[in-house]
Amino acid sequence: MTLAESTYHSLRDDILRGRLLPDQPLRLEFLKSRYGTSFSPLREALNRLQAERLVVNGPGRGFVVSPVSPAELWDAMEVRILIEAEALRRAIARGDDAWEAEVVATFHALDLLSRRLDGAEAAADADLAELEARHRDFHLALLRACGSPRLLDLFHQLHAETQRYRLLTFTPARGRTRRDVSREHREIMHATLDRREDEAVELLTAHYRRTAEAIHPLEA
Amino acid sequence: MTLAESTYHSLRDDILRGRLLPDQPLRLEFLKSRYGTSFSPLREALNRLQAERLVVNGPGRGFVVSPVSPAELWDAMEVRILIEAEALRRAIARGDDAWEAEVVATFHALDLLSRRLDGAEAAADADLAELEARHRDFHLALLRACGSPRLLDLFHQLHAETQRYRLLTFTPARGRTRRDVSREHREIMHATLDRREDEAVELLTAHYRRTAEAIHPLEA
DNA sequence: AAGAGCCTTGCTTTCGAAAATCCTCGCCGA
DNA sequence: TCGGCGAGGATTTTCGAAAGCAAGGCTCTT
Repeated sequence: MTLAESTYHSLRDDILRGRLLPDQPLRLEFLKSRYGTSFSPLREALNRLQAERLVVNGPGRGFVVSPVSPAELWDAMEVRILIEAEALRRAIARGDDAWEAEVVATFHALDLLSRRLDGAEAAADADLAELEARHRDFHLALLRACGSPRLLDLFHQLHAETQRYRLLTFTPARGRTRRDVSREHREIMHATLDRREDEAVELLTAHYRRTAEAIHPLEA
Repeated sequence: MTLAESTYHSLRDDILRGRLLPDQPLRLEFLKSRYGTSFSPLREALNRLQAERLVVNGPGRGFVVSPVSPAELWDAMEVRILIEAEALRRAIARGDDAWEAEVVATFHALDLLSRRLDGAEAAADADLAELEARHRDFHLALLRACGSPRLLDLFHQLHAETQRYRLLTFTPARGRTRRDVSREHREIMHATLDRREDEAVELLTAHYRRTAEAIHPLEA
């Protein structure tokens, strides 16, 4: 892997996980010492991140971690719903046996870890990261048979953006009725495998809207 | 404007207009002499273009102008329809007087030039470029009131990708029944301004599907 | 004659210094 | 006191050289 690539991944991870905060200026010297690389790979990484809307650069002002706002979150989430609803419909129409198998497999892997962590009181950072990965893999598996590389690309893109909000706000369901996310996933999976298209899309949409609402408190 | 930016625009324009052909390798030395810049700005430009899917780079093997294929075109076009249909619905729901005025204005500008060039036998290159610009501005105006920055971003993105196909194939309606594009635009505009949402979306969809069909011959 | 390994070659990727740019802050004049 | 105008400093942007890599050809061995 080239240096530029690995720097890109490190930087992206740091932004997504909130180790670099929104609006934080990304001075080249700072990044240089932080990641132990030179200007060129950094520049390349920052450019790629800019294309993903994770950093912005005002002209002449250098790069800055993208700001967050409720409006941005809702925009991203609604577009995400648009994209995933379409992709899910197509996957349901075209998915074969291998696709069904992958959906079941990724759901199971997610469910397993989810229950295990629910049992323990405090989860390690690495476990949470793994949970995030399995969550993403499940949602990706649902859509994978859609047949459109572009829709899958947009899934990755929007997933990253919304994940940043999720990891940033970190509101562990205080007060409000605790969601049974596992059950939501299971229902989506069943509707999908039974090819109940409209119902599956509705469940998926509700799933994401609820996620956005759970995050919303960040405007406080 | 920085050197990287202007190099980016030149390169993008050359790819969109077909002065750099699909699958053509983009050797750094070649680009260096062509645009009179050094490695760094080139690298930056190529990275941005890669994010827009206009160039690809196999690992280690340098950059290449993105290949074209009927499948790619259809994928891009169907996603484009998805995005623009949603944006148009939102614009129709939210658009104000200023929006309507812009729609009318951009349509008029497009129609004017379109008729003028239809009269003349052969159009200059600059005229065709201006026509493309006004065409884009009209479609953009339709959507502008949608309220979602992301949707508008995706419009720009997908517009560029599909435009490349349009300019690349260059099949001036030989044989097949000539389209009355101006009329299609007018009908879309009227349905939109009258807030006939479903009809407007249908017309827009048909407009794009017809465009894709007109381009399709590139698989020959 | 076929296969394996080494070298050459062309290109990319990385580097750190030099040039350009932009922002800040202090000074001057109104 | 306020606004405009540089000078200085910090930061980005650009450059060309050097290092790194991968592919293809060549030779040497079997």
